[in-house]
Amino acid sequence: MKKLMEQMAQELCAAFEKAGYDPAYGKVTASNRPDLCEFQCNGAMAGAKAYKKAPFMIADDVVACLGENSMFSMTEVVKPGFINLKVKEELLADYLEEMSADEKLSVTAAETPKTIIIDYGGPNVAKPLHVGHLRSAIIGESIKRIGRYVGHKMIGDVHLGDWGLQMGLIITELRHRKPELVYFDESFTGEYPKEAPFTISELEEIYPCASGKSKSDEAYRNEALEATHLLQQGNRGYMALWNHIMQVSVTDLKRNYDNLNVSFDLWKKESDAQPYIPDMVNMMKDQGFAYEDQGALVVDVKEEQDTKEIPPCMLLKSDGASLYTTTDLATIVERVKLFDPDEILYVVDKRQELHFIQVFRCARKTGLVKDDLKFSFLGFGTMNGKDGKPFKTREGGVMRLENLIADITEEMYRKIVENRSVKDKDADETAKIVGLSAIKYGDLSNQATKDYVFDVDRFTSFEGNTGPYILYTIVRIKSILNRYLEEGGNPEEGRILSAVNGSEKSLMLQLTGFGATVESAFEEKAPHKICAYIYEVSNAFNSFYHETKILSEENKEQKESFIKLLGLTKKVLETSIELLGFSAPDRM
RNA sequence: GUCCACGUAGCUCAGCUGGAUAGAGCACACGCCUCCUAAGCGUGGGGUCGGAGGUUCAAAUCCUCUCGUGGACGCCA
Repeated sequence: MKKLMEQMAQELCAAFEKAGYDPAYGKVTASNRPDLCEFQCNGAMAGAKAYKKAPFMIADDVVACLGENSMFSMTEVVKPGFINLKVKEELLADYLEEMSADEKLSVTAAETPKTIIIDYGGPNVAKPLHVGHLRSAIIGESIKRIGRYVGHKMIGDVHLGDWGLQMGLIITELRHRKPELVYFDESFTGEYPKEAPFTISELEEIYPCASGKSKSDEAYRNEALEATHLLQQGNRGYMALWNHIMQVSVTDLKRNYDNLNVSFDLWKKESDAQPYIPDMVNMMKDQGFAYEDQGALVVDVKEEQDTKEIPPCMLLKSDGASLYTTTDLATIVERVKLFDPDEILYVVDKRQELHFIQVFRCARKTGLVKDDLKFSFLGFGTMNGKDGKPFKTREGGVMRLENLIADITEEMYRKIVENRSVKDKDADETAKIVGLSAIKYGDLSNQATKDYVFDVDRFTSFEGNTGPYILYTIVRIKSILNRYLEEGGNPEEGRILSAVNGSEKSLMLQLTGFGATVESAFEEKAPHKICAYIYEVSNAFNSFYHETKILSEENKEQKESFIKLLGLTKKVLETSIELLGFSAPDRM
């Protein structure tokens, strides 16, 4: 369906043209002066220079050409050259009626659906998820959902880190602790045990231990580097160990991501790219892209217009082992082969930007991808504590994601129990749902690219621009709708009528913005726009709620109209939080 | 050192493809439950948009310089 703002723009464009001006000036936006108008067009001012005419004269011409039968109940030219507009009441009501019936709530599906691979999550196996993994998961999941909603084929890939030095470190540490394991016996040719020689908690303890040792002990580090290389070469025993690590670790990761309401279509990993590496490297050598420099194999990626030195892209270390860059490039080869994507989007820490510039340039230069494949990099900022420094536990260590979620859920549970008479068995489940909304909304309501302060007290405080506030609004609506059902009403009956008061009018106007908000949130990869939008919708709804008696309304048609408007508001809010990656309870 | 990002109310953040009086929340002060969830609503105080120039009819928004903060800069990922 055509959005209200587009319909209005269409009329304005026609009027501009009729008056002898470029129709491109007919763009209509929501008003920034709600006291004066509902919508506005600033095209007359933009065109003043081109036509060497005072803006208000152009505006006057345009308004004159709008004619009597326009969509507007008011058209007014103000001061320098604003065209202020108000929509006809019935038109607004009819539009919302149409929107209620529209499955996509006025969002226009992309004309040419694209296949977009979105690389997010990015945990390393054998390491517990910590707060550093939170943003990638939350933001990536949201963008994936938004993309799907606007009609694209979004393929989410967790892209596990399973092929770097951390694996060598774990293997080395295991070797030191249990040298008797068959995996370290070079002469062993039989079947390796099915059972892993460690549990997830042991695994989680081994890595930091090994990592610590490698920093102070050079011999140990060299051993780990060697183990990494051997693994990459396919050493039998090490591969068997790697299999165990993967199994134990992935099970645990899935459980954690489930708790976050985050899911992936693909559980690919760096090692999956391994088979593509030799051919890729050979191709780059044969075609003269790759050359040896200081013992390493590199590809130059600097360009003339660079304002800074872009170091070459390193394919192989001097010891022959592959790197992050290598697997990322080979992963691109694999993705092109398996999915032929139009776009690959990386949702990773912004500090990795240079790395991705190198990878993207290298992939293009060496012809790994077709020219029209788009590489996108969404680099997110750091999650800081209240002190403005990277988020830590009270003891100063890295906060595990599980613990963070548990802390928030616990705090939420406490508040729910003290606030309201929700039955105990519900309170537990509700605390989880509301807690997740607090975490996700707290993150997503900030611009992804900026650092942000994760303030537990603020996020769990339920007041203001928070997830719980949005959920509370939805719960209120659900509660009214339930009562309406109980008294025998049918929420599908009736039509949305013109607004009866100012707050209903502003709610109606707010609702018309849903489609444009979602579309621009996708275009700009900016979930925070959806947060800002639903916060405004919630405010508008709560004002309306206070001013208007809904269930005690005596006029049947008017009551049905209110109920339908509530239904639409609920749909808009629920769809929005679904796009953000969380949901609302029935009560709270 | 070079390059990049950011700097908006006491605090946390929107607004930035230039447009009317720079918006929210928290905190602070006050008012509103015989009525659909008061986890709510309403009212109020609080800003030289880091600073200085420039472009423009119009700059928080674009350009230059400057100060401050954070980050990246070949064998980690």
